[in-house]
Amino acid sequence: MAEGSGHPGGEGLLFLTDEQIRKGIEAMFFAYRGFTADPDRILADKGYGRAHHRAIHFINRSPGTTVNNLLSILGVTKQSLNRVLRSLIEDGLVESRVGARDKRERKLYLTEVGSALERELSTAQRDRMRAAFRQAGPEAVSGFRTVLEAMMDGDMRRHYKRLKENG
Amino acid sequence: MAEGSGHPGGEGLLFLTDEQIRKGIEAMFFAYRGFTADPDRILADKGYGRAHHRAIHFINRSPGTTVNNLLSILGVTKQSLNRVLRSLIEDGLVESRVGARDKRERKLYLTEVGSALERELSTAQRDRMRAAFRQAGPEAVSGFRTVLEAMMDGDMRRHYKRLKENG
DNA sequence: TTGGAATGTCAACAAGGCTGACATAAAGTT
DNA sequence: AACTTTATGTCAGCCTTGTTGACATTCCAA
Repeated sequence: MAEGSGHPGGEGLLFLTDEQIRKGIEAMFFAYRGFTADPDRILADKGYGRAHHRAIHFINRSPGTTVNNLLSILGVTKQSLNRVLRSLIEDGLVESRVGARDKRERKLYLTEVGSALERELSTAQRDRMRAAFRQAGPEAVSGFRTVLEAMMDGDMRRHYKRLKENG
Repeated sequence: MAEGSGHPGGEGLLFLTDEQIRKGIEAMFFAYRGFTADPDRILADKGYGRAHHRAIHFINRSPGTTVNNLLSILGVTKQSLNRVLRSLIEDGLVESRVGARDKRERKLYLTEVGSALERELSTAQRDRMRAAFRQAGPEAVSGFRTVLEAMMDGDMRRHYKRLKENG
């Protein structure tokens, strides 16, 4: 008996049909748009993009982090990140200090101005997330995080868990 | 007593602390990368990008859909979508037929070749989603979808629900 | 001390968003 | 019939953000 995709065992596996999976895929697509919509609007006003938000978020999260570390979290090339960092540094939102131990490293910190933008962005994003969480309830939130974690690539899951613990 | 953000009532609202919300935000970020990783690899090999995937997905989902309808689902400009559609039509993955009732409309369909790519892409993406669902279990999946739906913008939620029902 | 590895910067290119202007055909309205 | 609106396509040009290649600096180990 070939158990073709879309034809679950018959017990309680209805959530694994192709149709259910497809709904999950589309939910992910539409929800991600909502997830980024508010910060995107704020950033556009100031001439920044989503990449700047990501950099600001993770620098705020781990002050003094190196470019290399940020690179592996963001999963982009160093050249791409560098462009973003350069503009943030020029505009006085991020400070780059030469590493004390290893002078090749640049330690990254948000300035007061950078912190202010970070708060503005994360407030907008958190408000939406909080509303969604409140509406969905604690059990749904737990399931939400469980599924997302299972969906991550190994590398990303490591970063996620490290941040989660150090939080 | 000001009840600052991050200081919930004290009962069962622990899931609404800033820290919990932040975890949700980071989970969303890392998971979306995993979500797109497999199709991205396949597309890159063939000289296409994520935009082509989105078009292919929704044309497959609603064969005969019009350009205008696709525009409102994808939330991009017609110039941007047109660039993508033009290459898909030139390459013989999508067919554009003049509307029968309203001859201004172009009805979009996947060709056999387009369908084959669609299956290749959705198989990869579904496999990952299915693995995540299986690992997380049915209750988590239900919570996952509940939270995502609450996170969507109104317009997107309408599209999502319409597709969900017509599925 | 010297050569390789690690770290970061600069330059140039491509994908895929965007706006604005304009063309065409069909449909709807007066 | 004349006019307006709608649906679509196209050209030109801009921006962000990804890419690769070349290069400078610094560290470390042979």
